[in-house]
Amino acid sequence: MNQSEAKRGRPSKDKDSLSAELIISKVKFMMDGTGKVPSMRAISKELNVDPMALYYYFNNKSILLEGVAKSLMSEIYVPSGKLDWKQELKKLSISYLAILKKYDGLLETLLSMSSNSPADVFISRFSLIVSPLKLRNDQEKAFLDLLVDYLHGFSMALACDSTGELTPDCADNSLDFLFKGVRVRTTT
Amino acid sequence: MNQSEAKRGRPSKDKDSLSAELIISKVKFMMDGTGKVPSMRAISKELNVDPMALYYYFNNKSILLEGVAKSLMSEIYVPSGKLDWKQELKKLSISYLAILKKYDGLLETLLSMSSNSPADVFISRFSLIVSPLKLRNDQEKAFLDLLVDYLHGFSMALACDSTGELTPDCADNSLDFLFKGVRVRTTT
DNA sequence: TTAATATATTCTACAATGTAGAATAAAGTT
DNA sequence: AACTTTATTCTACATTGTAGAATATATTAA
Repeated sequence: MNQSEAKRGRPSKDKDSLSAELIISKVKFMMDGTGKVPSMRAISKELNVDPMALYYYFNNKSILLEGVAKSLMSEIYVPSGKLDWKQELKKLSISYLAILKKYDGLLETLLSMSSNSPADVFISRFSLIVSPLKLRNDQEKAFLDLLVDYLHGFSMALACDSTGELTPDCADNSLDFLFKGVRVRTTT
Repeated sequence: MNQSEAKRGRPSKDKDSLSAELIISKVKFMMDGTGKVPSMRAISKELNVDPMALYYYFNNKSILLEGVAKSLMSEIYVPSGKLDWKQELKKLSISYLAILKKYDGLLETLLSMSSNSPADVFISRFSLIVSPLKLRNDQEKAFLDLLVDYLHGFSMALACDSTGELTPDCADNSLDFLFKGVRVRTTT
């Protein structure tokens, strides 16, 4: 709350009071367009609440941001199982890129998370899609790392690009190039 | 300078006085180990100078950091021309990664630079190495983007990794996987 | 030589950031 | 009714980048 116009102490019961979910959804709303993470003060202002109120729900800012990141997992493409692996992988990658573009301020948060991150969801869906290829374990791992790190790198490039020339579909060619090179182990 | 123990105004002529180069090399020295960018105050303290003195040489911090980034170009591998393209590209990539690891706080600076960045040097050396492959233009571009963005993504993962499990040579497998997939156009 | 100007520095100060710590008031429990 | 827990606001601090003004030396012009 602002200049001494707000009551201190626990507020009287209210249906739509503050909550972790409300905070997270407000942050996502505020990131829309810019993709940048707002300051704690800016968030609290949008919620008509004192900055420190946020700390009741999240111990610190990076935990709040991890909460936001976790909430994005549902936006990742779920393989249909009906398309061939290249198409599925393309769809998976594009959906992941779309998230990274929309919330690029979360990239570091994402990479720093030890588990339950969108990256983990991506990884498990990748494995699902790619399993029919019967790649050797180390080959699948190499493929996965290459793809994931490429996507992170690309979205960083997107975020840093001030010219506006770079768009998400610039990734298309590189993805095709990558997929084309994958040697499918023909079943013996 | 610190608590009012320093003379104001232009200092009397001195051989080893402040300069853009001195500032840049001090920043590089300070980044050694952590890879993190120091604050302007921290830099100025190391140089026994007032923070604002730095602004005489660089209009703002990000221009200073661009200066640091530019100075790193010389550390990028120069193709010998004696190895095959895979080995050359591997060496080029590894040297680039080593820089990114050592100075990971500069990643954003690097990606935001419009020209004369180490990334540009990387690109031109890539072209040199890869030209014998006679790839189609769009294919070479796709390859390059894939590689560069992968390297940026990987070094971001390195920087964010708190477990310490991730090391630069984890990139080896992915690079091999990538190179193996490249279809060389056999000369007609 | 002296006056004017350019150069290189320090000092003070401000706005923005994350957040620790204490005060406070309503809700829930005994 | 007293005590405890919960959810909030307020105050305050350290850190950041850097604008603006004061100042002292170096260089150039008169």
